[in-house]
Amino acid sequence: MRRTPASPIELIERARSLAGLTLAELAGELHIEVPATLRRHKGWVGRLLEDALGADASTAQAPDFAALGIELKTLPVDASGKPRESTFVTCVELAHPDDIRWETSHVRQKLASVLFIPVLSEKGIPPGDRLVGQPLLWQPTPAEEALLRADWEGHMRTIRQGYAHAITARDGEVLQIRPKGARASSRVWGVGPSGDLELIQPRAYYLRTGFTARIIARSFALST
DNA sequence: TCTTGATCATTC
DNA sequence: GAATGATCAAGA
Repeated sequence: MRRTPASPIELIERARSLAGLTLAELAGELHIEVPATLRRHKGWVGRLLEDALGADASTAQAPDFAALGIELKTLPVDASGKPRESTFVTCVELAHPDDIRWETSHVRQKLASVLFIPVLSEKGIPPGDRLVGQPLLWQPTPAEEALLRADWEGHMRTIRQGYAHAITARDGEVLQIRPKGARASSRVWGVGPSGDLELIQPRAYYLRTGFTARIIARSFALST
């Protein structure tokens, strides 16, 4: 674990210094073992970069860099720079949706300031051979926040009405909701149609690839 | 090929 | 069991 950066500038400079390294090179410096496949190590890339950048450890419900208010997200991209996967944001709070407003929502807090680190990872490239890309510190533009908020408000309306179980990954233009649990049979308490709590499948918010693709593309346009 | 729904590891 | 870090894999 590296010392935690004292300022956003220091964090970004450190992240820039990692660009061009393979994950194996980075892991070697940190004396971390490289898995042959990510199938049983799905969060490995994210934790590797957290470690390399000195994210102050897992205080629940706080950004990765708590003092800076910055969240770290690795983003697998293909050779053309397009994200290969959606981006996990946070779990959906299903139990007491009436108390939640956008301004104080976990989604808005998580996405207020995000350091995206693209990782070039075409299908078939082993984890150790994947390349760290140039970091991008992102804060939503008013237009982007409006898109996120519109989707979030729509999801929340459905959840408050007791139909969280009926939300699918097709709902939401940029912010989708998908199942998120240890198993498909996992259950948490959530509001049902009658207004009472019932056991439903846990879910989480994800950013669609199209949304993160535009963020990445915008930074590319600025840097050329 | 792309997305959706499912799954894996770790920590608390 | 819940939250955080994500990617897998089957079906559309």
